[in-house]
Formats: sequence, structure tokens, C-alpha cells
Amino acid sequence: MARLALVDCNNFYVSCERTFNPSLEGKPVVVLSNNDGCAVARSNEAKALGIAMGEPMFKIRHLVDEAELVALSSNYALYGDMSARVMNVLATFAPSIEVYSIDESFLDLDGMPQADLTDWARQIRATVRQWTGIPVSVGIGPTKTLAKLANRLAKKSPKADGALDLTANPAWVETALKRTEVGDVWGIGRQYAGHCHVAGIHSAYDLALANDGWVKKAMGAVGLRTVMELRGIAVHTMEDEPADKQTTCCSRSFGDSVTGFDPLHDAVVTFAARASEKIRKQGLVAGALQVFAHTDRFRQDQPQHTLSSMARFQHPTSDARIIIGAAISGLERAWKDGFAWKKAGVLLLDLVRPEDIPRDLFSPAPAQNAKPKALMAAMDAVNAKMGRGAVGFGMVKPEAPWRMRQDSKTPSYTTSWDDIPVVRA
DNA sequence: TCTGGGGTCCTAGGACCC
DNA sequence: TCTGGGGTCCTAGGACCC
Repeated sequence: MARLALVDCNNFYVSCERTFNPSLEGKPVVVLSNNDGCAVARSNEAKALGIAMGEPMFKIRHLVDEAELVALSSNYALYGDMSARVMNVLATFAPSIEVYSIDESFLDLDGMPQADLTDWARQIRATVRQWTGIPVSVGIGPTKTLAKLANRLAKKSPKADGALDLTANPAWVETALKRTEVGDVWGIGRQYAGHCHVAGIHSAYDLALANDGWVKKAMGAVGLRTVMELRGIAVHTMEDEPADKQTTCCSRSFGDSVTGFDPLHDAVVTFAARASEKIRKQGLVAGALQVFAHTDRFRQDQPQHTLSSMARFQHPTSDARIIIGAAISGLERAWKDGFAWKKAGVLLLDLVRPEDIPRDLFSPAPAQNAKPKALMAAMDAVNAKMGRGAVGFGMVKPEAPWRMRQDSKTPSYTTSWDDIPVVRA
């Protein structure tokens, strides 16, 4: 039987903040999304207060006074760097590792000799904790979906204490399935859980026994794969090389809605420049671009509209000037007056490696590409060294009205020389 | 007053072709 | 009255994930 482990950081963003500010330990803490909009990470104490994932800040603000809730703006530079440290430690524990998200990795245990890997899992927990300060949980199962499920129980059950190996005893899989609500299964969201309940399927165990035809009809091919995995048949295999992205998006909600063409134009220019920077970093070029903007869907008293337009590039490109130009003309084409815009973004689509593009008669010669390429590389290098926005396209004002709100951001302890913590002798 | 951002995969339906 | 069927490609939108 194949075995793999899912290692997941507990309350990751909160744990990162606590590493550098131990006084947050034991307190209810949330980390907020952009614009300080919703809670996207919660400490156990915050969960105990009944704060849901994604809960809007304005609904829980009263807890700041009533329950000493601490709410922090998100600090992605810190979380990204801490994540890399955790993943480096994990890589020393298994022959191959698949980094699944900023706070989770799958570890391939093929060839690991032990029958019971619980001790090994505890060692991971202790090492990551000691070397990075981040608490993690470990779930082990025969498929990714069952490893996920094991991880959830490892976190929940005081007896498991953060580590659970479902492969150690064949009877445990069934017990675990029975103890898991169908909506808590990886791949079963709100919609699918609703369909399951109507059909009398309430636990992961019920779902594993469900009729294939019904599953296919209610939840499609994806749902069927989830069911296979619950039955112990591995469908999702380990992928040690992260695949190239097919799309990249840069979008933001605005701190305050904007009206009129100019502020939206400025925002779109910024997003286009950022998106092009992202794909250059990944060594990709885009075949098409989409620009969009929409009004505030929570303001039903105001007229609603979504504008969007697509453009295909003559030749795939990562040149910021071409991408910004296409974004502006896309916005001009789709523009409608008289709305208050709350969010906008630029998507780059059909991303490919330039070397994978078949060349034709009309492809630009390599020499023609050299200059823009050098210009972009120089710009990216300066921005990397001096900070984002050091060199740009001269159209973005730092006090732009659409800039995001971030009132309670902690320092970039690990990625900015100015913010490195000082230890007093 | 205040409600995130960045992805993937699949499916349904329209356009078009033979 | 009767007025095909099947394949492919593309797009929009839905569902899920973290």
C-alpha cells in the first residue's frame, strides 16, 4: 500500500506572527485579508470565540474590546519567507516532497521502512517547531485525500496530539471516515455537501459507499475522483515538479470605490505591470490578456456592472509596455460611465515558455527581442534591490485613492534589513 | 460606514465544419 | 407535414482549493 503524509502548519499566518511576537501566545488573534477586510487566519482562541473563516472584520470588531481580540493586517513577505524555511526542514525528512500551498506539503513515504510512522511524524513536529517556531500537524494515509483527512483528525483529537497514521491499522481508515462529516472532505465544498445531505449522505464513510453513477451526476468527474480516493484508490499522484502556471492574475479590491476613467486606468496600469513582472519571474510569456472591473456587489442600492475585455497578443510576450498598452486599450473598449468601481484586475492567459512556441514566418527574430528583454530584466533587478516601484511607468501616485487599507501590519522581520529583530545583550 | 486574492479543473452551450 | 448528426474548438461560468 502506498503511503503519503500531509504536513500542514497550524493557523499558519497567526503562528508566523507569534514567532516574532510571543506576547500573542494564548490570545485570540486573527490575520486579515487585503484591505483589512476579512479574517483569513485564526488562532485556536479566536476560533473558540466563534470567528468563522472569512468572517468580515466589521462583524467581529466588537471583540477587540470585549475579548481582547488582536487583528493584524496580512504580511505576505513574512509568511512567504517562513513558509520556505518550513518546507526546507520538511525536505530533509522524505525522499520527495510536493509543496501544495503556502502552508502544506505532501511527503512521499515510499520506501520508508517503518510499519508505524507515528514516531517519525512526531519528530517532524518537534524539529520544525524548534528550527522555525511553527507548529505543524502530520496526517498519513494511502491517498492524498485520506492523508488530508488524517491530518484534520490529528489536529482535532487531543489523543493524536498532532500526528495520525491511518495506515498503521487497517481498521482505522473506516473509523476515521465515520468520524468525518462529508463537508469536511477535501474536494467537497458547500454545494456538494448540500447535494450529499439531500441524498442522505452525511459522513465521509457514507460518501465512500455511494453509488458511482449518482456521484458522477451530482458532483461530476472531480467528485468521483474524491470518492475513489476515500476508498483508498490513489488518483492524485505526487508531483514533485510544480507545473507552470496557465494563468496569472493581479487584482485588488479598492479601499474606497472610484468613479471615472482616470483612477481605474491608473489601477489597471499598476496591475498590468505587476502581472507582467510575475510572469517574467516565472520565465513565461502570455498569449492573451483580460482586463476586468466590477462594482461593489454588497451595495445592492447602487447600479451594478462588470466590465471585461479580452485581447490576444500577436506574439506571446512578457514585455510590460505591450501588456500595459493592451490593458489600457482593453479598458477603453469596455469602459462604461456612471458606476462606482470597487475592484479591478488584469489576467494574463495562455502562458507558455517562449522556447515552446513554434516559430513562424512572422515571429520576431531573436535579435528583435533582445532589447526589450534587457530593459525588462534591468527594471526587475532595480525593483528587486530598491523595493517595488523604484522604477516603473510613472503613472502611479503613491497616495492613489484605490490603494489598499492596511492599518495593523507587523514588520517584515525576516525579509527587510530595517525590520530585523534586535536581540539585546 | 466596513465583506480578499490567486489559482485549477470541468461542463454546458454556441459557432462552425463536413 | 417534412427540414441530420457528429465532431471540434472556444468561451463563460461554476465548483473547488488555500
